[in-house]
Amino acid sequence: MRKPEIREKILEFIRHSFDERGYAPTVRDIVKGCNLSSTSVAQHHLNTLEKEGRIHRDPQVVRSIQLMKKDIVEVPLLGAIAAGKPIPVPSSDTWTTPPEETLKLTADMIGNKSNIYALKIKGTSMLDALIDDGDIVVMEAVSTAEDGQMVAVWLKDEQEATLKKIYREPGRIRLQPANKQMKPIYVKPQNIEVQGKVVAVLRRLSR
Amino acid sequence: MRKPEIREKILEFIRHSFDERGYAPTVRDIVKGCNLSSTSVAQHHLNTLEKEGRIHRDPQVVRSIQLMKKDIVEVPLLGAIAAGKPIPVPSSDTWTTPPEETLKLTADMIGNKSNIYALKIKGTSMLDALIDDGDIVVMEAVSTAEDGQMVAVWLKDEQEATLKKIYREPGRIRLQPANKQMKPIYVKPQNIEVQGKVVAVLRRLSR
DNA sequence: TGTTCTATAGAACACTCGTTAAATATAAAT
DNA sequence: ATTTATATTTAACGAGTGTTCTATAGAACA
Repeated sequence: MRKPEIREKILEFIRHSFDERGYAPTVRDIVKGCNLSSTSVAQHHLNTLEKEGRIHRDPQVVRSIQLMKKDIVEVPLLGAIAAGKPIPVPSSDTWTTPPEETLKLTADMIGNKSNIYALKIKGTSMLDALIDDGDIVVMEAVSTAEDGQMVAVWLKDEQEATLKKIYREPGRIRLQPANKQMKPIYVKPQNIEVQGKVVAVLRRLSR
Repeated sequence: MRKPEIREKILEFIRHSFDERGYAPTVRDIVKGCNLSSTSVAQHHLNTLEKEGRIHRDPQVVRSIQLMKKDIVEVPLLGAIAAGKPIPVPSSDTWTTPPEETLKLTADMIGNKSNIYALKIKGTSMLDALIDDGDIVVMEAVSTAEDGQMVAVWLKDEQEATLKKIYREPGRIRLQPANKQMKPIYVKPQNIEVQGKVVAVLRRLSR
């Protein structure tokens, strides 16, 4: 008899415990809070939850339950971006090598996306996207995008990277600047390469 | 004999414990980690730290130490901003009334400032500040600002709010748009009213 | 000088904790 | 029907926990 509902209830109770009290519940707290009949029941479900990777516990340690979902995510902060050069895309070892610069973001800013990284913009080549020198652009590393989304594209002929809203039109692609006062440019489909979606833009002032 | 150093060491150890293990240490963990000679010593310093408001503990509860410094701050998210109207400044009850919309930010984004609030921009009247429709501006509610800082000012004569860098010049004040391609405007000192400093700008896309 | 406040020291108490074991119950699979 | 995997029940052990008590020591202060 699979019983996922009771484990969801336990997870919910653990979350509630962190919210209300600031720390994890004990096994016996869970017994009371979820109307279980015995510590063994709780123990059993906690072991299952740990096997499923939903929680982590340190053996023998009181109140050591940790939920695996995070409120703060650290994303790699890649180097400068310059006019006439492709936007840096993280390589496979960029995701693993830790001693790089990172940026802390609240999880609700990026939803539950993965492959997120950030770029620090140098120079004013992105002014038409309302992005200033020093701004930080949060990107999702994807190679496809839906119409209307703000994407980073590499223009092969022009050897230039740019941030625009993308619209597919018959025989051509329209790239629309975020600043609506500026006119769109049109390119041939084979001339562009989508390097990522823009998830957010961040400007820090008054430091 | 005041001994603040040892308490700083204890606080540092607690922080370290949260970072490394994800939960608070026990009294005896602290004894070992800070080379104390007895649980009573740790107990005494923990009681003092709690009196000072630096930590909080629930009596009799294992691993219930909580640091009072927060990693995530919730700031009130005030309503729209429109051309020709002053930028909303939170009133005293805005700070206390909780059931409003809030925005979660990482603490390192705003430093250790207080009186922080956020504005959701409606319309494109702030384009010269590289701020688009839908952007969120994080503000610090102050009435004075240093030269070069990005501030929200209310132009009395024009009955208009705007975001500019402020520079005091002899007999006049220069308001410089963030977009350097645009020209500054000059106003009389008695014509402007500083409503706050811009701490950060935030643009969320691809939702 | 004596008093007061803070810090340190060692020991002990009462209690809660995570864990385990053995037996049983229930559901799914073959 | 038999086997297998999952779920529940009851009970208990031993280790670790926050707390308290008493005693000592030094510094600040009047």
